[in-house]
Amino acid sequence: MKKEKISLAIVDDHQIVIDGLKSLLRGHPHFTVTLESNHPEQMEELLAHDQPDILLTDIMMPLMNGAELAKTVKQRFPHIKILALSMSGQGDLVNQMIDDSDISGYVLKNLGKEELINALEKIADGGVYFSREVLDEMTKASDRKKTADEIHLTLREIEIIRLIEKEQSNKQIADTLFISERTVETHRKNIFRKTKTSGLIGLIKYAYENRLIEGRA
Amino acid sequence: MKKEKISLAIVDDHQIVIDGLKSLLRGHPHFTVTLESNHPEQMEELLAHDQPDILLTDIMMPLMNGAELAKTVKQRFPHIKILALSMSGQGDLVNQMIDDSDISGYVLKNLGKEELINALEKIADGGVYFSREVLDEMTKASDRKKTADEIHLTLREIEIIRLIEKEQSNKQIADTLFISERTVETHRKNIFRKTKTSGLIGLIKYAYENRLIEGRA
DNA sequence: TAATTCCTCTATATTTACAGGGATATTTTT
DNA sequence: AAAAATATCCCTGTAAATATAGAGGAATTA
Repeated sequence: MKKEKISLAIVDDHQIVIDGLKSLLRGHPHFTVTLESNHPEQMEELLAHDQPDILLTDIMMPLMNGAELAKTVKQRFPHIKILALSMSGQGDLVNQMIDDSDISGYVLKNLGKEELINALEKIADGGVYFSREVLDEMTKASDRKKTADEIHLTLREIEIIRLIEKEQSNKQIADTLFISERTVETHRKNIFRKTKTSGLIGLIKYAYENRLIEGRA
Repeated sequence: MKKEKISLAIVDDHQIVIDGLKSLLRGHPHFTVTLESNHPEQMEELLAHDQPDILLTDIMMPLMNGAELAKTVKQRFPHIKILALSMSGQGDLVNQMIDDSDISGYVLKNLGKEELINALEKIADGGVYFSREVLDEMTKASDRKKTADEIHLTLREIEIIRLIEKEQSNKQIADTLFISERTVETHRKNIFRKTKTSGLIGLIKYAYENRLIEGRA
């Protein structure tokens, strides 16, 4: 632990959360909040002038999400450690951020003072901190990914699933992709086989559940 | 405006938000936070001993949501004014809470200090406060409801939609409901006409969006 | 009672989806 | 270079869905 205070930057579109975090950290001898913003883009600019030790960033934000911010920040300022804050803690997103942005930690917003301090101290020391719930979600997500990998839907097949979801008929899909209707049928057949679904509805549900389609659940 | 301080109770499963709100109110001469809890059920108990002037409650909480809390609180302690706090501000939910619980206001969590103080002062004076975004959502929601009312899906039709969603064919549905396959086809036809959808996928999406089916979005 | 809605049923024709089989060229991986 | 994966195409069927154009009885409501 260094003698100097550890400087923090906070990004969250909800000012309340920033105030809450500052309130949790108020009076603590090790930490000081030097930068804060409600807008990820603005924080990027602020970081050009002054770099904190740790960046705390929300994940779900309008315009630019926390994952994107983390990625660009890590590229431009690799020495800044990143702690992600989220409401839900979706496992796949966490894994993605670890890969893309080398984040140092991920906590949920229902954390208490002790956990926050604990996480920040570990990260400041060069360690990592992922909250219990997030770790659980991560294992679940990697399980899902494993079975998803075994299924091997090709890009073309996913493309076709998306068109099916857009209510296109086989003929329309064929026209859209400039391929024969027979080919579309073959892809469809393979999709049903791989996903172990039969019928449009089952397929659509599968697609939503496995996040092949942007939007819903 | 009264001389005495206006007492507030805060319920939110995220401690950070509570701290943030307290931080926003810190040092303000009119308001004081007398109760706080991360659990709606616990707040109900606390209210039995000490009733604040205004209850600030989150909407999206595990176990018991804010709408339920508001309802029971309003029944047992009608003099407590309620200000709902939410991330998103779904219009239909707001309307429902106004009807069920006679809430005095509804604001989003991305509100600033001024708006919060403003809302609380209006409510303390017996007025109401709904933030701009929430009002917009409310009008949208009532529009949706109006068109939804004009659509008039019959119980039988909804029943059939649910069976369709369970991946039953017309024949299976006919067997399940002890009616002719032709009848099922007629219902289907009427359903497509009423919902202005064509094709299974559009129908399923419609059903999810209009909450005809338990579960998803 | 009259009007309306709801549920039921009929019939025909056309289109689309689904299942099974097989085939070929290209790229990627090993 | 051989093996595997991918994308493309074709054929033959059956099953199912969709469009079209009705009609009658029961229950509810005005």
